[in-house]
Amino acid sequence: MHRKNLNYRGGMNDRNMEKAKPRTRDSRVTKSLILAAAKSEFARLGLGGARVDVIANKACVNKRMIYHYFGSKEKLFQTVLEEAYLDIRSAEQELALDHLPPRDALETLVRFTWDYYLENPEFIRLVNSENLHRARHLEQSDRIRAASRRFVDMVRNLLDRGVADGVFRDGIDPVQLNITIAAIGYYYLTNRYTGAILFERDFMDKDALDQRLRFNIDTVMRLVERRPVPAGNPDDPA
Amino acid sequence: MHRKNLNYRGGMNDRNMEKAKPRTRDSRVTKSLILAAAKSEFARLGLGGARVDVIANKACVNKRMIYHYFGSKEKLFQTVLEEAYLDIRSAEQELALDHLPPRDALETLVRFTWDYYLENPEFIRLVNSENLHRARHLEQSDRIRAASRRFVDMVRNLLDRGVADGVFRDGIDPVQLNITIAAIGYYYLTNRYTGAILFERDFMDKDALDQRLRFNIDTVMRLVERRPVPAGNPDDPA
Amino acid sequence: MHRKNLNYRGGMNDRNMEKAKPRTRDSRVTKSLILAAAKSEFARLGLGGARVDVIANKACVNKRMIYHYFGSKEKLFQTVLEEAYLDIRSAEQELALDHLPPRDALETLVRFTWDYYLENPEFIRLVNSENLHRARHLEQSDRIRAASRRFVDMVRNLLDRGVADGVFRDGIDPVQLNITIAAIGYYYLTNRYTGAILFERDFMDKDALDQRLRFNIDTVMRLVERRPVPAGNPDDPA
Amino acid sequence: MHRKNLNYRGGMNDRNMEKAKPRTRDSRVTKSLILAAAKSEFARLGLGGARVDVIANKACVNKRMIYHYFGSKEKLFQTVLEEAYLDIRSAEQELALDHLPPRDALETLVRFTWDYYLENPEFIRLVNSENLHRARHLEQSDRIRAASRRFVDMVRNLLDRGVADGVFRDGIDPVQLNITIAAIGYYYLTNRYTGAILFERDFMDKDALDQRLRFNIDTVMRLVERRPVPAGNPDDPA
DNA sequence: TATGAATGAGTGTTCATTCAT
DNA sequence: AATGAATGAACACTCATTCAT
Repeated sequence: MHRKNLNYRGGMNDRNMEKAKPRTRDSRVTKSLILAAAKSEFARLGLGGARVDVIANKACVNKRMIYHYFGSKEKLFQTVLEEAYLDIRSAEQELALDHLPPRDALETLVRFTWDYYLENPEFIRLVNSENLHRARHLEQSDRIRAASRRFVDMVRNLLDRGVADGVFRDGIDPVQLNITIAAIGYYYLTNRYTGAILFERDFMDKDALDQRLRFNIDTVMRLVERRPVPAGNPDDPA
Repeated sequence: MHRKNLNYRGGMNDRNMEKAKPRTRDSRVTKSLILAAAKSEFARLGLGGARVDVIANKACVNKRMIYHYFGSKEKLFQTVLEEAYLDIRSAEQELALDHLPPRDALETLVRFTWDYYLENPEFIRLVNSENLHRARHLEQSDRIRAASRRFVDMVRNLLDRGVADGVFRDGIDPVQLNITIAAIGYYYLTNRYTGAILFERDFMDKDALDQRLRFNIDTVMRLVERRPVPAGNPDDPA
Repeated sequence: MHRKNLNYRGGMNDRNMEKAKPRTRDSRVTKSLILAAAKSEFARLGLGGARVDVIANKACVNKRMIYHYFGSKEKLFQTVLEEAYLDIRSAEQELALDHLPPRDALETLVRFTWDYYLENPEFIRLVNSENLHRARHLEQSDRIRAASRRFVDMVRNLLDRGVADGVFRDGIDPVQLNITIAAIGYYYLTNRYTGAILFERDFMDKDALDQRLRFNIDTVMRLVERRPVPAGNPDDPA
Repeated sequence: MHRKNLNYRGGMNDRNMEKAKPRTRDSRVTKSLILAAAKSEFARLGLGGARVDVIANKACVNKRMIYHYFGSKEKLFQTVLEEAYLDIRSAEQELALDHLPPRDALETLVRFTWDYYLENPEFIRLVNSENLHRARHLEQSDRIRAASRRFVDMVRNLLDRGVADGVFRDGIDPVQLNITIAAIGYYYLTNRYTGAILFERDFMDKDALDQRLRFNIDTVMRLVERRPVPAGNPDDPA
């Protein structure tokens, strides 16, 4: 009745102003309108915080449609999450890391991960929410599992090639590496709010972002590269 | 005034036995009971998801007491969060890193961070929640800022000593290092739910935990240590 | 003061048969049912004393509908109040005082005001409540201001005509007159409870009411009429 | 997460700083402190709106004392109200109207009533509240009844003397006159908030107040004075 | 006499979801 | 396919009042 955001409407509804009757009648459009609005709201406020009414309003559809197409708020969240994961996995595949030299491929992956998080802030917020809910929704999706398997294989292959080329050291677990690559970008971004207070700096400043990316690339390259063991190296049992 | 007797509850009624009323009448105890229950609930379900009634019940206090002592759910959350941060900062100080050789000190810090996260799972969940809320609550606390400054100084000092000893390379930003140390542990643990699905392994398995800690120590040590620059190193401008 | 009426169900209805759900599904009907119930409850108990639950029950609608249509208890009160004022202002216009001789018109107005207060006891109670709240709700309504202006004009015109006819004395402020006409009726009725105790008589007795109306008409006619100034008249400076 | 508490007092309960410990230990002082605070709060917010905590705080006494001395919020209200009525009745007696000529005495009474309302704004607000509650509290007080009887007698005597002196007309009911004298002042003041909006003027402006007092004196004097009946007088049956 | 701690029953308000068309 | 109306079960928060000392 009140408080609705006045300038929402945005997006692709250049049809009839005043919300009018000739609704889309195109179920595909309706569904994707809902998904876009839901992604934005779930990212902003989490599963519990997002409001079905607000999502319907932002999507310019009747609230009932959400239930028609998705069954429940929770199933809608699940769908949003699945799409978000499929998107990043698909983008990773497009990197075609197999066609790059190992070191370049690895740096490309670190850069891509960082850039993707930066450009798709909803993604990390959705993942955060999902982990607060102990991945209860992701569990259902087999498509995600398959896509992830392909992704791990890609990194494993990259590492193997690097070892064969003599530039990477042996024995690195591709899953641990993946986790670390994600962690050093993801944590910086999700925890930038508390970080700003704790470390008294602006995490989103252009220079700060550049500096962090360089630091992360450095961290990962040093982690994998094969090199003369210096005296007192922790790898050295002596 | 009358009608009371219909559902009389006074004195020593035989029900609600199980709620184990301590009826403390000691405000210090009451406050800390509330804080403990709140910490657990906020960690479990986040600020929005936690229920004031449940907190009161778990603390065995009347709900009204929460408002008496903390003013609102949100201020209660803020207090819980502040205490949680002060706890970890205080534990870090007790490590007395200044009395250890730099490399030992750094490894100790990585281990401690990991162990603390593992043993205080509420901490990372609280921090996660707070970041979902853009650190709106932490912002108020000056005690946190002061404690954090001391912490950063400690790490800076550690790095400086390492450089002086010739074991660490120069120019490492203690804040970036701190973030990375936190990230590689924190992310592994908070995202273990989605991780379990994506990577199809049990993140909390004893061996998995040990392996991750070793991996993290390795990552950090390689990141800071001074060593001969191998050919093709990205640091090398040539 | 609180918790008193547990099973209160509104007015003097004999419990209106288990809530008799009309399930109107007609928003206009629903809204006016809510307004009617709210008017009655706000009049009975004031803004603070009225209970949203009771209003919903009396209106046979779900409590949620009140928030759907009116936003908040306070906005509902505001709407009720606005409607009440518009009602009396509209009834006054229907008196068509301009078509009556001035003295008749004035007496008609006094009678009407009295009768309206008597027949619409909610009105004066609502106005009383609103004044307890310093007219914070009425302030918003421009429709009320416009209607009031028309009303004052009507009385001013009436006085002017009386002066022109030589029956009313000159210089009477129509606003002061209005206030007095309202006051002598309104005060008698709103303060009849304390009055009954102070003056030990039944203010609502048929004869008492008639007597008061006559007294009020007399007061107003004497106040306005032009007449030979008797010796020692206060108007007389001597 | 909504509805911020209005009387929140900041931090944890480190209040009662300035509230000092050397409590009075003088029951008379304590009681009158409570009464003064209660009068102010009940006048401001009504019986339902006033808060026992706030009253205790304003009185600088422990909340428990209110119950100790007055039994309940409602009985406290009753006491406040009774005192307020006794105060005005006692002030009226001090006017010694019996020693003034009838016309002067009447004008004095009108002036006094007006001034008293103006200088004791709590009085009219308390009376208003009590009438919202149908005088349920005043009912108990016999002292009020006695004082009122004396007051009515005073006015009756005044009228009788005026009739005897030939300056007042016969047959005026002292109670009706009292009600009117009160009404034209009281209504103006209690309804000044809605009045300000309806009539678009500042009711509390110095000039407006003076003008109203003159208007009221005029109204009352014209109402009572004996004078030649003009043609067409409504009293005239012809 | 005086007090801080504690409480039960409510208050306004919200929300995901279903009904009737 | 689409919609406006309607709902029940919470939820955060409040308040007059009593307990224990």
